[in-house]
Amino acid sequence: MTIKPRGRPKADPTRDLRQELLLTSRELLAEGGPGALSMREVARRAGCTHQAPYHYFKDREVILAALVVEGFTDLAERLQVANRLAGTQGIKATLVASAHAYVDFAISQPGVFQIMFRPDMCDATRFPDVQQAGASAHAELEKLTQIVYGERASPTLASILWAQVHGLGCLMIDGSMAAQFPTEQLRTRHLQEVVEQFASMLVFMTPAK
Amino acid sequence: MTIKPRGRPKADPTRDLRQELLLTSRELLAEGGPGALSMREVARRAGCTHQAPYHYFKDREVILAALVVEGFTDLAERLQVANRLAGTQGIKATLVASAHAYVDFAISQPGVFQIMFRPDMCDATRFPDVQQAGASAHAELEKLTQIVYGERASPTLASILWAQVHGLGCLMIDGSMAAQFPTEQLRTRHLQEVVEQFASMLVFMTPAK
DNA sequence: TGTACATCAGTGAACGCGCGTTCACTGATGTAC
DNA sequence: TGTACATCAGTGAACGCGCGTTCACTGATGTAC
Repeated sequence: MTIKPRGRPKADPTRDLRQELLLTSRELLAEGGPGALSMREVARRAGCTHQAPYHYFKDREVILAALVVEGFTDLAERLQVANRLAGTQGIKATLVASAHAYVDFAISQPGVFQIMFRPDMCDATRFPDVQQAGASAHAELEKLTQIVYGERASPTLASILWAQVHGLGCLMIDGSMAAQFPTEQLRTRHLQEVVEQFASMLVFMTPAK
Repeated sequence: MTIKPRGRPKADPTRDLRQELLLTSRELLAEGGPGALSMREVARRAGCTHQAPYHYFKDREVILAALVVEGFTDLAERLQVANRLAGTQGIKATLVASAHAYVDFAISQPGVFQIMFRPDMCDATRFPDVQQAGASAHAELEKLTQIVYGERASPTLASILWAQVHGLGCLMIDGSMAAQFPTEQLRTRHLQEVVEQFASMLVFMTPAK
């Protein structure tokens, strides 16, 4: 039996302000990096007192941790969906899909992507679920390595895959590609060619199923 | 003919304090990212008044720009040295050397490496030499692509190379590798295997000279 | 050789601002009896 | 049906701090004449 608390129960977890705060936090991170994410600016944009965020998040680091957990979970899901193609689509198509899943995630949430891989941003001992979410995303990369290389899979090959998609994600969102490819359309096209070519190279070296 | 200024001439450009300030700035960047680099903290560590840095750098952004220019110049030099091996050492050895040059630079100056690829950190119109230094580093990467692929070189293949070494650099310095490879020795060994394997893959697909 | 003076390489005090966080409070809402 | 009360979802004022930057100053050093 569960004992009901006496007072008012917690509101619907699809709470407005909490979600709004996380949303504006993502925006701030994307616009100016971790330094631009302050409790007061988040509150300002969300249209509430600078005290209100403390109702949902004990302190600034909790917001960052929440975003990172959401980020890794989102990334892991995207990779999982892509990896599932292996059942029907063949190795190369799966690899292409997974690579795009990784890079598209980076592009869709550039600010969060950048802090996800900076462990100094949120204390690992304080937020165990951050590490857990990170591990589940990493597991999908290892699954992809298995798909591509089968029993020849190794940590070395996994790192090659990871470095490639991670590097692409970084270069796409940090503006490094903007010099060569000024418009978003050109960048997207270039990205597709790079992913396609990379996948071809790997599959070329892998014995057919 | 040059007109000598009347007063005291500028001191030896191998000035102590200026170099000291840049050095501690690199440390601060490495320790806590761009947010940790403040004029006052730099001064504090360098053992001078918080006003002294203004004597050498007009404002905070000038320090960042100076570090980025130095960084790109250093990176370009390392890549150039590696690329020169092409004359005597063969394609694969050159590729391995260049990849290590890139990643080693990231490891040696992690803080600077991170801001080099964040153009929002220093205004491009204000610091033209930042773009120029960046371009010279990028040119070495294109030279490497030429070395590896010859006339089959393309922007797509250049981006594959770049993304790989950039991704490796990021993952090595942001702590992502620390989970799988807890000690620096293990990480270095892993890095060597990854670079070696990646170079083998690329050269395998390239006709011998 | 002397001296006026321009410049160098800083020092030291002070400004206004945005920040994270603490504290005390408040009206609304729901539950227990 | 009434009412006491616990909790929710905030508000509003205030704190102390570190920051970037401006301003006014200072002793040392070198050059011009």
